[in-house]
Amino acid sequence: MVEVIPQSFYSRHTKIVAKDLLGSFLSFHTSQGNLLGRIVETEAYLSGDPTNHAFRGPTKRNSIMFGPAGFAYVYFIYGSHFCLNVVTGDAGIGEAVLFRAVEPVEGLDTMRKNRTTIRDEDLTNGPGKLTKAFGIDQTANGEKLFGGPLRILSKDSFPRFDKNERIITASRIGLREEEPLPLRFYLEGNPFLSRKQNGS
DNA sequence: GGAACGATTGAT
DNA sequence: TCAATCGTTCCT
Repeated sequence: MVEVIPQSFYSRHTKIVAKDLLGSFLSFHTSQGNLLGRIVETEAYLSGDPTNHAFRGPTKRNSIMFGPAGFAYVYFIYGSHFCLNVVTGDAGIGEAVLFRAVEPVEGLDTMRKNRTTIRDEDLTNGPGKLTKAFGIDQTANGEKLFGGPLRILSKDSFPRFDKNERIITASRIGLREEEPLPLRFYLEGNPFLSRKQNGS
């Protein structure tokens, strides 16, 4: 049965949340219809990590990250793209999970309309691509993900998907870090991952 | 006020 | 492999 993941889910260790989110569903009720995608790739951003937007303390952009868990942190990057995160852990520490890829499930017509790509495999296989396909922008920043137009549904919500897929751990993408950390997680072999994968 | 840069993407 | 593109952050 369809159930929304409760806020308490997100106020656990960020790495655990990032893994547990794999296989759950991103749902967005819009004027364009209902959009649904299965989460297949995430990354964790922890406190003390220089690549974390929250590393240098609260700013206008990252302030949502220092609030309670379960809310959306959306930022604009490279002058072109929006990236969607969910705030995790205890309030005040500034941790989050980035949604890097989803598998399109419902509302593909709308997603195709929102994106200019030929292959369905390319609709939502990147953090900027999935927000574009779903029509998620800055207005979602600070919105709760545990009961609103934008929400996360449990793995049990759509039983036709395999719930026993192997989770691969790998280094994160697009960062300049001296020592790459194993903080990216994805479902092994899924066709909708963001790029060629190298984890184990 | 100015400059450097980025949790990306799409084209070459 | 590389340019596009602009808001955020940090320095002066």
